[in-house]
Amino acid sequence: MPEKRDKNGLTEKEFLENYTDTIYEKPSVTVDILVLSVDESISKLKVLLVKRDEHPYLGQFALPGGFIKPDETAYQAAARKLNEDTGLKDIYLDQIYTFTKPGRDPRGWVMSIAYLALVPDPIECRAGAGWFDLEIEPGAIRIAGKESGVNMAYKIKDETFKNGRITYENWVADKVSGDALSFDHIEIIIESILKLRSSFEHSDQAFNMVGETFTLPDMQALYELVLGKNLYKTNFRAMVAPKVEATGGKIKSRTKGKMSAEYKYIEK
Amino acid sequence: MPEKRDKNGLTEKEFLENYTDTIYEKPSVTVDILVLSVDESISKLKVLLVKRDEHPYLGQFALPGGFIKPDETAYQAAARKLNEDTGLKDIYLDQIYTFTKPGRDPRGWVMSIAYLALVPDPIECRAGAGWFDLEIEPGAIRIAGKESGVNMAYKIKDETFKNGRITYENWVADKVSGDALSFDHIEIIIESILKLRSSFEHSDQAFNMVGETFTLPDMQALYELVLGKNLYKTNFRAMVAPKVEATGGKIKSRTKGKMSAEYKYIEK
DNA sequence: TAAATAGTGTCTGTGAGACACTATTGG
DNA sequence: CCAATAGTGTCTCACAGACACTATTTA
Repeated sequence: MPEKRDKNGLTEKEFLENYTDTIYEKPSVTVDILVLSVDESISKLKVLLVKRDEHPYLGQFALPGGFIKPDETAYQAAARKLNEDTGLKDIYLDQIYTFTKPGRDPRGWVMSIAYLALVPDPIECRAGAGWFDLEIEPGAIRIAGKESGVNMAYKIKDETFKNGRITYENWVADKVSGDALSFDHIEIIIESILKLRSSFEHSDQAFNMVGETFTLPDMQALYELVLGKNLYKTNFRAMVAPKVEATGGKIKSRTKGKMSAEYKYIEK
Repeated sequence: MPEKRDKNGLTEKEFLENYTDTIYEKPSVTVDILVLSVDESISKLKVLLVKRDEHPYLGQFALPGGFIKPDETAYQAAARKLNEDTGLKDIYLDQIYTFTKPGRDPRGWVMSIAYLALVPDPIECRAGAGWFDLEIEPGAIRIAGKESGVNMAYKIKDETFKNGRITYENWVADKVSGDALSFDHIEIIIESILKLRSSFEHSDQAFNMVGETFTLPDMQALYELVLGKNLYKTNFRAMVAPKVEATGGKIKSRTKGKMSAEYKYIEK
């Protein structure tokens, strides 16, 4: 097979040797990670935020994240950042969406690939990072930190977008408080929560948010917290039955004060 | 409120005026679009490919795509590219996944945001672009073009990835033919097909692949083609019933030679 | 001992899966 | 006229929704 030559008479090897990618303007690309956990009594979702020590949004809170390096995938960048901020490894990480709107970052043209991470406990993390209460209810999202005294509230409204013959439902957030998240990070949270809710019941993601063993009342509390609705005990137990196995022991639930059967996740 | 100053004593305005984003190396970012349609008799999926007239992969086929411009979103870039290649507007477009593996593009550090587009007919498109048969069966994907004589075949195997306590199932493609797609575009096709199949039944995406009116036998053929399995007539009709409305007319199905009731999509 | 929680039994409706059947029509 | 296709009826089964009930236990 004769070597192919392009309109300038170059072979592929010659082309690549002379290739320069500076003709097109290039964006910066970051990863941002929504790290979710639950509090001790499984009554509130927790989200990991970092306080920005640089402009822009100096002093405001933001999702952990950072620039991707040329020798790593976005996934690896997210895992690295998560490890740097929390010390956690081998965590459930899911690519959610890539945000590209011009103007979303005042520094210039910056895209962000958003990841969702689920971790078992709000463990101690590096200075400057902290866990915040995340409350999601119909029509509103609130993010509050006890120590920092920060209180962020967003009104959520459903908006409908038409595209050809397809109708999209989207949530749009409006700030209704003094404090606010940096950049478009509230949008990342909304997108991630919507995606999490739609897949949570039919996946095993929940088990990443508890320890090795757990009780069914605790597990149910977790599902109810993430899904934002109450479940019937019988139906819930029927649903998780094929995924779990009794260890034979009895432990105290995190939620309530009574002993109940200890279960563990069945790895498939 | 006194203006916040960072550790260099700069206000946000001063910081941004002096900000330069050239400290970090930046990737190029493209969009690639998997444009799917069906043939006249709804017996084969069709995919739009363009013949590359530049290195790398000169002369090979690739998904349509291109670099994102600084003043547009990735969605707008995908819609623009699709319009340039096919003339179509207001088309269903869905962000699938962002591919970031180092080395996926021999020109250097190039990420790609993949979009899926569903269009009603394999309409005439610009020179250099053409519609190919796309056959997906358990264990294999084949892409073939009559005029071009191109025949691409990939063996698909299931691979299992473990991540924490979560197990991922993924398809991995191995080329088993002389011809091949450019870059990692076979991976984009696989990801998109998987996502399409998982959402197709419970969304209204199918209606983007037919005209204003259609018959139920045709619609069922389309569902069977995309999902890759046969459906029971009764169950299928019960499922689409709330989404469609009889016009009262009778037209010929595209699939078979008998008249049947004409339906249209109910816009909600 | 009483209120609260763990755990089970079971009735219902819905929707998918699976066939069987009748009606219609194009060749 | 008959083979193929359009269209309908209905049985089953799995599963989620919804309560009711018993057993146990901690405060």
